[in-house]
Order: sequence, then C-alpha cells, then structure tokens
Amino acid sequence: MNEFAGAALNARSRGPSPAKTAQTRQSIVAAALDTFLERGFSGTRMSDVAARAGVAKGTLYLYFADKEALFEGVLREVLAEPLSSLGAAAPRPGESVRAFLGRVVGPILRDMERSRRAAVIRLVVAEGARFPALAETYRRVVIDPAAAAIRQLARRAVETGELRTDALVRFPQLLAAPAVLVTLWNGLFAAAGGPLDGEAVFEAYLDMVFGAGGG
Amino acid sequence: MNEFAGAALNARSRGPSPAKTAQTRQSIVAAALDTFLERGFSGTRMSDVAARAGVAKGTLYLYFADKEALFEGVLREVLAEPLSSLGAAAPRPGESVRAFLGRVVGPILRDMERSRRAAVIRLVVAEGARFPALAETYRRVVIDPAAAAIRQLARRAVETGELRTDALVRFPQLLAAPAVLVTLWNGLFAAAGGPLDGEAVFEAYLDMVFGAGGG
Amino acid sequence: MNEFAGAALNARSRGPSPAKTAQTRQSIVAAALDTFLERGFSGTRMSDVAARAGVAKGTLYLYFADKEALFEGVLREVLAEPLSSLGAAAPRPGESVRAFLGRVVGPILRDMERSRRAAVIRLVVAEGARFPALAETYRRVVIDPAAAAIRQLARRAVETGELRTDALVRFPQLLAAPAVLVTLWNGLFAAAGGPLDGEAVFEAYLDMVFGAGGG
Amino acid sequence: MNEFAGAALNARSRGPSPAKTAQTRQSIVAAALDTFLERGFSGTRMSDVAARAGVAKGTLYLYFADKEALFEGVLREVLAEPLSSLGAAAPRPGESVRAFLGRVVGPILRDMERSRRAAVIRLVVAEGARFPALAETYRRVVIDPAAAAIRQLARRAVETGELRTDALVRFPQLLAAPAVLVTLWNGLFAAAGGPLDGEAVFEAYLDMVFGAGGG
DNA sequence: TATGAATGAGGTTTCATTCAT
DNA sequence: CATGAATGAAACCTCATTCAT
Repeated sequence: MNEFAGAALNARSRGPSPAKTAQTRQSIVAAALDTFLERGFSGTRMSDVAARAGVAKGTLYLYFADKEALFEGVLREVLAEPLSSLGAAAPRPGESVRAFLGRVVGPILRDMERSRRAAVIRLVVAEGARFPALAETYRRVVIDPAAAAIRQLARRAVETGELRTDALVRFPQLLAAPAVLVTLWNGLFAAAGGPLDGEAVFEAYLDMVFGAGGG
Repeated sequence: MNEFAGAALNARSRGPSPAKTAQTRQSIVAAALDTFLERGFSGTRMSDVAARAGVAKGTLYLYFADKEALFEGVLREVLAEPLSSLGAAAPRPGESVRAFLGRVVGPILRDMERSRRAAVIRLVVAEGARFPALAETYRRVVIDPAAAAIRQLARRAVETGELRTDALVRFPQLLAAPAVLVTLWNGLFAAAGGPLDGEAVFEAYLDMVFGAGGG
Repeated sequence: MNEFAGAALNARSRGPSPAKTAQTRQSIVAAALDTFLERGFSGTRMSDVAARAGVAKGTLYLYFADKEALFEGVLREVLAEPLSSLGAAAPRPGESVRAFLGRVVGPILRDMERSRRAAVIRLVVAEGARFPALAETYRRVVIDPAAAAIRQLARRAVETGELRTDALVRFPQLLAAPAVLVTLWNGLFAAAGGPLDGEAVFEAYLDMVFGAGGG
Repeated sequence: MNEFAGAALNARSRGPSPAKTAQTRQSIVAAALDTFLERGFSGTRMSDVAARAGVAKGTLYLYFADKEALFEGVLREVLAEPLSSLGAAAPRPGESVRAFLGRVVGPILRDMERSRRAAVIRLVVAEGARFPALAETYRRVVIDPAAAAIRQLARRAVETGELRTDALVRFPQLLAAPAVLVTLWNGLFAAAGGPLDGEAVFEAYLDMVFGAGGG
C-alpha cells in the first residue's frame, strides 16, 4: 500500500510489485469512473481512459476483461464506497423527524454535486436500462438501505403524529423524489437557466409535507 | 380546388406523389423514434432505422442530414404532439384542488407507459446532457407549461387553505417529482421486482401533502 | 435551332418539341462543362450539373448514358468549337514570321483565360491520363492542326533565314511550350503571387528565339 | 551511446520496436505515393493503399489523420528528397552556358520518367488547383530554387554574349517550358504515338535559342 | 420527355481488442 | 506486468443510377 511495503515484497519475490499493481488499478478505476460519468458508456473510449490513467491501452485489459467489465467493475467499486449516513444516523432524543431530516439531509444534498453522487445517479438513470446489473446493484446497495431507513423514520413520524398518513411508509421513495428530481434537473438545465438549489427545494418539500417552520 | 391549385398540383405531378413522400417520412420518423427510445442515440444504427422503416439507408439521408439531425428532428416531432391536458383542464366549480388532481392526473399516469411519454422522459434524461438542444426543447415544450399550470393550481390551493405552505408555488416541480421518479423506477427496475403503480404512489403523495381522503 | 423551327415542328408532330429538347441538351452541356472545368471529373456530382442546368437528375440520363459519357460528350462538343485561327491566318506579303507571330498569337493568349481554352488545357492535363479518348481527341482536334501550322511557319522562317535551325520544324511543340507553361502556372499559382502575363512571356520568348526587337 | 541514451532506449524498449514503426510508415508512404501518382487523389482508395502497403486500413490512420493528410504528407516527403542538382552544379572554367546546360540537363531529363519526377509534375498539375498547399510547396521547394539557378545562368550567358536578350533573366520559366511540355506530353500520349524524347527536344531548343552546334 | 424519391454499392473513418516485444 | 502498433469489423455517409409516375 505504500512504497515500503512494495520494496519489501519486491526484495523477496522478484517481479512486479503488488503495491505498484494496486496503484495502477487505482489509476484506471479513477480515470474510468470520471470518464464514464462525463460521457456515458458508449461515449467513453478505452483510449481516453488509458490516457487519463496514464497507462497504455493494453494495460486496461490486464485488469478488466473488456469495456463492459470495466464499466461494471468501476461502478461496483464506486457503489461500495461508504454511503451517505442516513441509515447510520438517528434522531436525537426529543428531536422531531422533521428536524432530524432538516439537519441530516441538508449536508447530503449540499455535497451531492461536489461528490460524485449526483453524477452516479444520472449515469445509472442513463445506462441502467442497458445494464440491468448496474441498476440492480444500485438498488441493492443504495436504494434499498435508504428506503429501509426512510421507512423507519416514516413509521416514527406516523406514531408521533408528525405525519397524517402512512404514505411514506408504503412508498419511502417519495422522500427521495425531490432530491432525484433536482439532481436530474441540474444535469439537464444547469447550463441554461442556472441550477436548482437542492436544499431549498427539500426544505420547501418538508414544509409542505410536515407543515411549515420545521425547527 | 380552383384553377390555380389545379395548375400547382399539375406542376408537381411529375414524378413521385407527395403522398408517398409523406408516408416515407412518416415511416422513417416512427422507426427512428422507436429505435432511439429503445437503444438511445449511440446505440441506434442508421441501418436499423432503415430496415425498420423499410427503406434503404440512403433514403434516411434524403430526409435528415445526418444521424444527429434525425435524432433531434424525430424528437422535435414527438414533443410537438398534443400534450397531457393538465394545462387545458381546470377544477370544476366547487371541486377542491386535491380532488381535481386525483381526477386528472390519474389517467395521465395510467397512460404514461402505454403512450411513449415515459420512454421520452427516460430518453431526455439519458441523452439530455449530450444534446442540450433536446433538453431545452423538452423544457420549453413540456416542462414550462406544466410548471405554469401547477403553479396556478398551487396558488388556488393556498388561497382556499388546502395547502399550508407556498412550497408548491415556489417549486412546482415538486408535484411532478413522484411521477418522474416512478417513470425512471419502472424503466430501471420493471424487470426485477415488478413495476411501481404510478397512480397509487401519486395518491399516497396527495394524501401526504393535502391530508388523507381526497375524493 | 431557333424558336420558329421549334414551333413549326411542334405544330405538325404533337408531343415534345425538338426545340425544347435541343435547348435542354444545351443547358446540360453548358452546365456540365462549367462544372467539369471547375472541379474535374470525379469532383463533379451529377446532381450539381442537374441543378446548374435547371433540370432533374434523371433528365441527364436521357441525354447521356452515364457520367463518363457526359464528360466525354461535353468535351467533344467543346473541342468541336471553332478553334484559334492560327491555322487560318498567314503572314501578309512581306511580313516576317516573327512579326506575324507577334501579331496573331497576342490576341490568342490574351483571350486564353477569358475563353475557356486555358481551363480546357488544364482539364485535359489533369484527366487525360484517366481518359485516353479525351487526350486523343484533344490531340487530333487541337494539337495536330496547330502543330502543322507551326511547322509550316517554321519552314518559312528557316528559308528566310529568320531562324538559324530547323528545331521548330522538327518539334513544333516548342512554340507552344511557353503558352502551355503560362496556362498551367496561372492555374496553380494565380492565387498566391499573381498571374503571369502570357503575352509578355511570349514576346520575351520570341525575342530570345528570333533576336530582339520584333517589329 | 551513453548512460542516458541507454536509459532512454530502455524506456522505449517496452512494446514494438521503433525500427518496425519506421518501416511501417515507410511502406505506407511508398504505397500511398505510388497509388496517388497512378490514380490521383480521388481515384485512390484508402483500402488500395493499405493493401499495397501490406497493412490494415486502420493502420493508415495511425500515421495520417485522414486521406487528405496522407496525400499532403506523402507529397511533402517526396518533395523533401534531394533535388536535381541543377543548383549545385556550375559551369566549369571556360565552359559555355550552352555546353553546361547540354551536359547537366541531359541526365536530368533522361532520369525524369524513371525517377518519379515526371509523375510528380503531372500530379501537381492535376491536383494543384484543388490542393493549393501542394502547389505552393512545390513552388517553394522545386520551382523557386530552379528558377534562381536558371536566372543566374541566364545572366552569365547575357554577359558572355551567348544570349542576345535578357528574356531568360526575366522569365527563367522559359528554360523549363520544353521539359514540362515533354513531361505532360508523355503522360498523355505515350500510349498512342510513342513518347517524345526529352533530350532531343531540349537539344533542339538549345540550338534554337543559343545557335546551333552547342558542343 | 421529365421528374426526383429511392436505391445500395462502395468509400472513409472509428475504436474495442489483440499480441509481439 | 506493461506497452502501443496493428487489426478489422462495423459504423456513418455519398452519390451514380434507376424507375414509377
């Protein structure tokens, strides 16, 4: 993982250093991810990825069988990254669900574009139909856990009377809908018309659903 | 119909009939639309479109300068089709906004997949980043009118007290968010896990926003 | 050949008028010639010719079997046009060959670019290798008669002592060489560097060959 | 040769050898040149060049961006070849300009067809109008130096009284005109009628200009 | 005769993938 | 392991030619 480890292994094993290998793999994954997010699957050329990663074209094929494997492998790695901690966090004692959401979701949304999460959503939407495995992985890794967390919050909100209906229990997707919409909107219309402010939209949404003035 | 028209038709009457031309164009547009919706822009081969339209490859180029022109031209024609009549309709005297939405939006959602509207949304999302003109047209033709209609309804709902906040006035997109979400969801996950029922989701959403029991 | 003849024929024959036909053919020939001279054989598209002639593409094929036939037919017609009258003219009594050449060749050279003769030379040179029939026709119709005329003049100049050698009798092409050179030069370099003045070059050539001061 | 060079070679030693690359490039250039000279620009198909060079079509595009770049690149390389040494040579002490020209130009003319010089001239004439860059390069590399050399010889001939006029000083092209004419002639009429003997024509020309019997 | 939409062979170019070094 | 020149299938597009009207 660092140069010393590499040197040590080198000393005893001769031949290519695993550290270097891991680093090469890392370059490829990073370059491929950036390129796929920017240009989509078929808009990405293997030579672009290689150039961006600083390796030769042939090297890509030492790590991934073909372009599709690269695509899926790279996205699998991205999705494996630690996720938004919506599931990890929980309302503080005495904190309303409304207040909790305002406190926790805000930073997530603010970080959406800066991190690659927004770009990943757009990519999944754009390519998911042609790559069912990608869609399924995304669902399993991102959507289902988030839905579970939302459902739990929704139950609590129903119990405490914050929500008047169990709509969010039955369709936890409803809580994510505004965030998804803003993400897609900004991907399409950011150039002409300026981006939509995700936090503002989400706050307005919470007002509408929970009643105004969420403190 | 009169002598001049007759002369004009005569003048054009040498060579192939205009009716046939229009029909050829129609075949091409239909074939191209289907193929683009199924496979996206770069997944579509001109030869596929030609075969599906029952014409030779070269014929495509008599009607559209190149693949990109075909793509944009075809989508322009789809978008020019008469739209969801949300804007045309209005609440009946004494009808609540909640009831109106339940009554009008239901059929639209039910028709979403059968018509091509859902597929068009998915295509715009998938290709919009690479075809800004497409995104912009979609916004102008579909989104902006819908947003205006929603905003008006939202104002009315605020005035009558049905809505507690002006969130929907400021962000009319919020009303469309669930529909968009369901559309994308079904495009991605319909195969595995079965489709989401758009009407049910929207009803639940209305319950959550307006309070339960819409009728 | 004129409208009256056409009308007369029309009156008795019904159907298409030969005059109109001749006129159509003429349009095609003129359009084709211009286009071939400008763009060469393979750079010329049948559709360009048709548009320029104001007829439909199919019409071309009523007059010429294919593109090659059009090319050769059109050039045959051009070459059949009355030629430079070098052969027709002859020195006046008492006029030296040198003086005669200065008097007669000047106008020909001056007319070279304005008429299409220069362009034809360039076309023959450019396409002759691929169209031997063209080269041969050009030789028979243009070159050989000119060479015969030059040879006769050369003989006379040798007899009168104006020329010291029989070089020009053996190779009459030598007299045309400067004109050809200037023609090609101007076709290639006219844009950058300005054209060469054909008359001045030819005068200088005569000076060099016959001795200065041509009167 | 030193450590650095050794390292550099080492660094490059991964992958195919530079020698092979150069050889491939050479094959392509040679094949392309032959084909262009034979068939002209638009008559040449990339697949022909590839086949003749013994490489795949795609390989051509590793060395030249497109057909036009191949054309211009290949001709640039031909023109960069060491030229006819007319400029390098000079009359021996006591040698007349006439004698010098007879001695030096003869071999050049004799070599004209065997080398590709004649074919290049024909190509430049045929394609120059459509490729101004080609014409300009040819002028700069071939014509202008030759013209300068001729002009110098012409001055000397005027000074020594060999030439009676300064025609050749003002228009050095006149000396080349017969050679160009013969070259084009042989390109057009070699098949029918047999080629013209360039040396004989040039000798006759010298006789006519300088007076007979040059030895 | 005249039309011009339609054809489809054939050309140029791209790019994922291989393999000798 | 790494390289990158080479490959060739496959895509886009052009344009000479045909033929129903």
